[in-house]
Amino acid sequence: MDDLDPVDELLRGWQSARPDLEFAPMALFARCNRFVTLSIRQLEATLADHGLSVGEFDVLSALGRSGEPFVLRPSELAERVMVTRAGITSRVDKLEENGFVERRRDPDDRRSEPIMLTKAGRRLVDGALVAYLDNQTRLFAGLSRAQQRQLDSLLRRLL
Amino acid sequence: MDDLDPVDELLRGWQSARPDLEFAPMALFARCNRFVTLSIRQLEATLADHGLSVGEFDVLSALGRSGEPFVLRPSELAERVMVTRAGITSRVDKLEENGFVERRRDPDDRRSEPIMLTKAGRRLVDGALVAYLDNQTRLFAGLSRAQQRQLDSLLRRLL
DNA sequence: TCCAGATAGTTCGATATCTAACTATACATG
DNA sequence: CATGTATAGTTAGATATCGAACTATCTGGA
Repeated sequence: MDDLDPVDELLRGWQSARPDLEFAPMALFARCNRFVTLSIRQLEATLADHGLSVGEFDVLSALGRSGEPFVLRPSELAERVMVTRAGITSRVDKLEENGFVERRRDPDDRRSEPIMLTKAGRRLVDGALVAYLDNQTRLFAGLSRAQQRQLDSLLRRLL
Repeated sequence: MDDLDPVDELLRGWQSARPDLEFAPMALFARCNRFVTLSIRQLEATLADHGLSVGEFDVLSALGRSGEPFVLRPSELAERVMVTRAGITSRVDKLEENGFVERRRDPDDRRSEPIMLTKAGRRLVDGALVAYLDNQTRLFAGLSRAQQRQLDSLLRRLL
């Protein structure tokens, strides 16, 4: 019963330091944050087995789920991956060097440089994808299907 | 009904690209991640009004809730803030330059350099704290008290 | 007492990302 | 149709953080 996790300690600390304020929402967010941060660390380890960082996987994954012909513009990638365009430039630089994507040309707009997933890139995401999904499934293994749906609906409301 | 948010699009994309796999947990995590990422961006803006980054606030906040005498060792800070000790060194360097914390000496262990919150530091966290809490409260404003507790209990189970 | 290994913290080099400035191209309006 | 403005992407410089190596100090046996 006195099984206080780090977030409970945070809460307890503040409550006794500032009993005049309400810290429940802060603790709730801390828990979200903690869950995501720890999960990402696991994910990093999982993807490292496939020679990928989370950032690289995110890009390849966005391309992979875009369907034939597996092409997206940098600005589309930036939006989907929640990173600035400059960030996409550097991720794509590296992925291109390694042969996982190619910069193409858009005949209709010469400013644009659509990014295409190569065969090698496709193989790589496909391989990493299964490990990634396994990992995500494990993350939520402590929750029943119903609870997972509940969590999803709460988050959907928040966003 | 066809009100698909970015995570729904992610889900739909993968489901049609790989109908043989189960993507629900991946989408659920994506929602968590998205919520936290967007929230942190808001928080950055809120804290910037007080001249603080989230990282700096995290350190000051850990000290602030530790109660009298507002002292923690770098390794304790590192654990609570979920950053490496090297990261703490550099945050503390900056906070010390600005006069918000002081490095003390531990008479019982000369390896240790306890970090103490100064008066100015205390004033700063106290000021930023209210804005921070308001922000956190707003984040969850879309949920009833009961739903917030529900979310908390689900997350607690995950951690 | 002395030394081998553990521990506290910092330094260093590498990496990822951001913002702002820049280049090239497209478009819309007078 | 000329030109001013918007847009696509890259580059450059700054910052934050990490891991690994390093320094100083402590501690538990032989």
